[in-house]
Amino acid sequence: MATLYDVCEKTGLSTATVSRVINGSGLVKEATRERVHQAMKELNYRPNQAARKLAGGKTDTIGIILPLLDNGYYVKVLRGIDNVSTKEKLKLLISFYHSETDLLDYLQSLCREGRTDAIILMNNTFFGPDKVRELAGDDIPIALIGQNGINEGMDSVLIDNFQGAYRAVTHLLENKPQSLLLLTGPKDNHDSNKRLEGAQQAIQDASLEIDVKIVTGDFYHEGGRKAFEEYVGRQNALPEAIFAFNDAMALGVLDVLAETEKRIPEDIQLIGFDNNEIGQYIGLSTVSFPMEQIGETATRLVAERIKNKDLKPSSISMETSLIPRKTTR
Amino acid sequence: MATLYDVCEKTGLSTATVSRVINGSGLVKEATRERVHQAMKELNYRPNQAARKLAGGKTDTIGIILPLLDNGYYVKVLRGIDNVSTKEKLKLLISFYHSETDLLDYLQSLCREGRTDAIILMNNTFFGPDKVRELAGDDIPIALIGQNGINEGMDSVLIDNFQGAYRAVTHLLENKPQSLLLLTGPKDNHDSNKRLEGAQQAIQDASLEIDVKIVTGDFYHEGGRKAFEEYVGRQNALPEAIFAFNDAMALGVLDVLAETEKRIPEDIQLIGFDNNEIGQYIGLSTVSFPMEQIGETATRLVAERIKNKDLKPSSISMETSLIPRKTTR
DNA sequence: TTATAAATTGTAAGCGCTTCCTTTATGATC
DNA sequence: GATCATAAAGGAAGCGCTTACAATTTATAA
Repeated sequence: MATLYDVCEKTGLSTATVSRVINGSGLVKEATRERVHQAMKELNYRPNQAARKLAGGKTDTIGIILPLLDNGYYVKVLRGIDNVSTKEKLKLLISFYHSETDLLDYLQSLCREGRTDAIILMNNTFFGPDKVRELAGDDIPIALIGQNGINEGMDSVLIDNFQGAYRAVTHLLENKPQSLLLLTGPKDNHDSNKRLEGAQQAIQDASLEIDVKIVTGDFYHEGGRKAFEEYVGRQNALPEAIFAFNDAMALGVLDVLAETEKRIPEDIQLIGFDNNEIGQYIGLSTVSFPMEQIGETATRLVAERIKNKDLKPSSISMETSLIPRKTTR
Repeated sequence: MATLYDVCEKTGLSTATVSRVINGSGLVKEATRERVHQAMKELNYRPNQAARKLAGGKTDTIGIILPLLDNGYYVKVLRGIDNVSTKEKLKLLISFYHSETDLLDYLQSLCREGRTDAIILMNNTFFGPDKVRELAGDDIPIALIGQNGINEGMDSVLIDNFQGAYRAVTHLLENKPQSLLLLTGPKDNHDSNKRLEGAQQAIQDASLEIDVKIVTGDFYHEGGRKAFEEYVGRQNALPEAIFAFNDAMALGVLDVLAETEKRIPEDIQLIGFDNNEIGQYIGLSTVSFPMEQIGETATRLVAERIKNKDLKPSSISMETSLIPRKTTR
């Protein structure tokens, strides 16, 4: 494969000059620049990335670490990341983590092996900010998406779970239902807990006489169905309004409701969270957050930081929006 | 950040020896190996990837080039790729292409910049095998998934569209409908054409008196709906059996059928192709191909090839399976 | 013991670039 | 036409590794 030297030979120039035109450094005569470009094209030459990096250059690559793509959610974020990385001519080195061990390994390997110029870490629930910094070393900027987003010294993009849940519940309470069920995610889940806070605040602010029950789910369809089924079995009554903390569980609730003679939304209102594809299809009311924008923002953040290491890290919170559809009034 | 020299200094060994233990070359005394490992751990040392590559090593990275993740299909393939790349300790450099220009650029950049040890190229409909080889150069193995899979000299994983369509139609014809509609993909689409061949073969083999119509769709929900709607308008009659060449279009057909008093599957049978998430949810009969396995297979292929450049390229065809659900009898 | 093979470690070149520091070419000024 | 600033190009070191090849140590056998 052609190297810089081949280009030098072909043009009779030195490596310094050729390198300058590759990097667009400007201190080259126009005619020379063209001569070099011509030679590069003829040789089908592309600069070797490893050599560039080693000689003190950049990798033009950002590392993305995210959980396994088990729902459309991450795909959308990825699309956002792709949108801006394409513009910025950045390559994507993507690692999907399945466990804490994986995450640790990926973080170290992306950060300390000189593979990337920056990292976007998504939904890390395993390590605190200090640990992340320690693992990553200090040479490489990191942007966080979601979860552990609250921390100094790192860029982060957060989802406003509180506000989203607040809106969902407020919407549900507009018709003054007598009873409300909150179907949460796992107990130690950060998103879930924030949503719970938002929901509770909305209930309080509505100052209604209402019977609120909380049932713990697991963010999965099946789990949501079971949790709701059991709840209904125990209570022997259906709530008039249900806020499932994500759409997957809302779908589970719907399964149970389908075996009932209750009408939706006339008798029972249901809202989810996530705006997933199936919910969209069947007309589930939900709360959506701008996944694609989140990816874009995070990528923009690191792209800026690569260009200017001294920039102050910033924390950006993304607003959610209510999407009322057929399962609420 | 710690370098090899730091490890040398700490252990009093030469770079050669330390490098040997890093690469597990075996010709090092056990005690020495441990000493080195210890030092590496203490220094939190990781070998610089660029330097390794430059010195003649591997990148431990494979490049993945695939269309924008606009459906669950690619995500599953990606999961398969992840499954085996994780095992093989390979990193993933992923590029999503939006156009022919993108694809060309990604191919060149992944292949000629020394960023990866191998490439997996998915659903390339733009370049023929020769062009791909030319763009990639000869130093790097490429595996193809789908579409242009038929070519010598490159590993490829193909989907047996013919057989899948054959099965779908055969299933549809079991109840001897009087009329059958084939809702195809775009006219120049390889997958679609193969499916059409399979469908036609199945019709022929069934040797029934049947009225077969072909309508061209675009593989999208909306497009499928429209194409079907127009067809129905023209014909002023509904076919008794419909094979939509993918699930998205089948969903579109379903939309139209919903405004009709016909019962499914009693009056009209419908089958799709893809086994997508929504179809799964609503009980659409379909043909599924093992996406995850396809990704795994392709990755295994390139992983083997990296280890042994002389292996003969192989072309593997993956079978589809019929998934009868509620929209067929 | 001593020669000889095998195991272990070291030396140094070089992978393909970038960049600092010089050198040389080109103009501008008086 | 000589002087000096500026633009353009070249020389060479060095980034952090791997790997021939060479040197040394250790084990084995006669």
